[in-house]
Order: sequence, then C-alpha cells, then structure tokens
Amino acid sequence: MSDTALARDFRIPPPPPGAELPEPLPEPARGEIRLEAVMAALSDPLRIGVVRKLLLESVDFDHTCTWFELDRPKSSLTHHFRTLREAGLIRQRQYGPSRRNQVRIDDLEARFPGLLALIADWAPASE
Amino acid sequence: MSDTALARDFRIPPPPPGAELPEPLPEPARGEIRLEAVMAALSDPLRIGVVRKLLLESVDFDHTCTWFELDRPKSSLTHHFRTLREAGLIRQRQYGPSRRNQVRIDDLEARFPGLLALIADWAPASE
DNA sequence: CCACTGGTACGAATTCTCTCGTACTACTTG
DNA sequence: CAAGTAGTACGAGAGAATTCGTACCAGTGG
Repeated sequence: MSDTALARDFRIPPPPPGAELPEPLPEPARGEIRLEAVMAALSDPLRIGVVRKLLLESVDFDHTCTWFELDRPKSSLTHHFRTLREAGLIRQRQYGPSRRNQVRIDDLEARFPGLLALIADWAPASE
Repeated sequence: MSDTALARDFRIPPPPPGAELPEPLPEPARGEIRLEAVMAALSDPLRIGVVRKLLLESVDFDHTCTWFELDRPKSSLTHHFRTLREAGLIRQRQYGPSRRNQVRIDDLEARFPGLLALIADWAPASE
C-alpha cells in the first residue's frame, strides 16, 4: 500500500489542558478545502518551504511569521500566509499582538492522504 | 468518501512488442520534475480533470486532445497540454497528424508517491 | 491534387499574482 | 502615556497566466 513516508505521524501534541486557544482566523472547513486551491498555494517555493518547516520543526506548537526568518518585507509575508490559510493549509491564531501558524495536519491527512508526506520530502531547487 | 486509493495500480499495459512508438516531445527527466511545477500545473481545474480522466479511463493506451471533449478552442488546449507536459505530468507523442497523451505514471509514482491517488480522487467543484 | 483532420505558433487583451512601500492598528511593557 | 513589536490594509507596478482569434502546417484519404 503505502510505499514511503506515508506512515509518518505529523501530529502535534495537544495543548496543555485548560489552555485557552484564541479562535482561528477565517478558514475553509475541512470539507471545503479544494485540491486545486491547495495546489495553487503550494506552487510557490516560499510557501512550500513554510509548510515544510512547520511540519518538520514544530515540535512544541505553532510559530509566528517572523520565526521563519524569511528575508521579505512584512507585507509580502502577510500575503503568503494569508494565501496558505485561505487555501486551508495552515491555521492562524492571534496570540496577543502576534499571530501563530500551524499546519492543519488532521484536516489535510483526512482529505488528501499523502499530501503532507510529499511536502515533507520536498527540497528547494538550488541545492 | 474515499477508500484510500493508494493501493490502486495505475500502470498502463505495455505496448505490443514490436510496436514502434514515436519519440516523446521534450519533457523533463524523471529526476528533474519539480514538485512546485507539478503543483502549479495542477492548480487549474481543467488540467486536473485532464490528468484524472487519463488516469481513470485510459484502459488501452493514450489519447488525443480532442478525446477529452473540452469545450475550448484548440489553441487553448495546446496551451494546457503543453503546461502539463513541461511540468512532467504527461508524455506526448506524435502519431502522424495527431498527438497522443498519457500520464507519466511510473515517473510520478516514483518521485511523488501518492500524488496520482489524490488526482484520481479529485472531484470538480460544481457538484 | 484537394479537402479534411488535428494539431502548432504567434500575438493581443485580459486577468491574476507577486512584490513591496507606506500608513495604520493592536497589544505589551516600562 | 510613550515606545516597541507584530502584524494588517491599501494600492501600485511588474510580471506571468489565461483565453482566444487568426494564420498556418503535416498527414490521410478520396
């Protein structure tokens, strides 16, 4: 059946009990996530890299936009993170002044099984 | 819902021995296929539909562009099929006056395992 | 040879996307 | 309150995609 990394477990450990999570910003429900929108969002190397880094290095929980150390102006990052969120790839929550991101792992595995493994295995072109 | 289609076998039966296949049109080698280019090619519903139809209904072998019954002018179809070929998704061969298409199943399964299953399970938005 | 089929190439108009500067808001801390 | 942090919204310019008309070309079959 699954030839490769499909058996990997990308799930993030649940937040500590009693922790009050801010409501997520507007996003498509699990059943509304469109494959072509996901593909479009992942057609940009910067955005694949963001999702991949979130997948592979989010050991504790989610991360702010600046954590990624992307050398772009803030308004460009806003654009890319919003694109990812509106496509259904990431969830964004407002923690006080900052905004934190996490991959919608359960939703994506349920809807497009194997997709996250492809992203995790991705490597940038110029290496 | 989707019975996880990962175990499906998409491979096309090999051509009859002695059949002379025309050379494929220029395309990226298996190792050169870029995930972000594949994603970009699949961000268009028409193009996902083409690949999906090739996957699910190519029982014998490959098909011409007009076989898809797409209600677009010929020059638009040339554009979309070239996009798919240059991204590495389909192989195109010139059979006399017509051009035939097939999905690069072995190359894609080897490089991006699970991707074709996602495409096969795709459904257009207007349902 | 002529017409027909199944395409290509080119170019233009439109639309979409990316990038980024600027100005602004919200929250936290001193 | 003032300063700093983290981000948004708006808008403009550049570049890329999409759509499509038109002209054209290669085989195939009378």
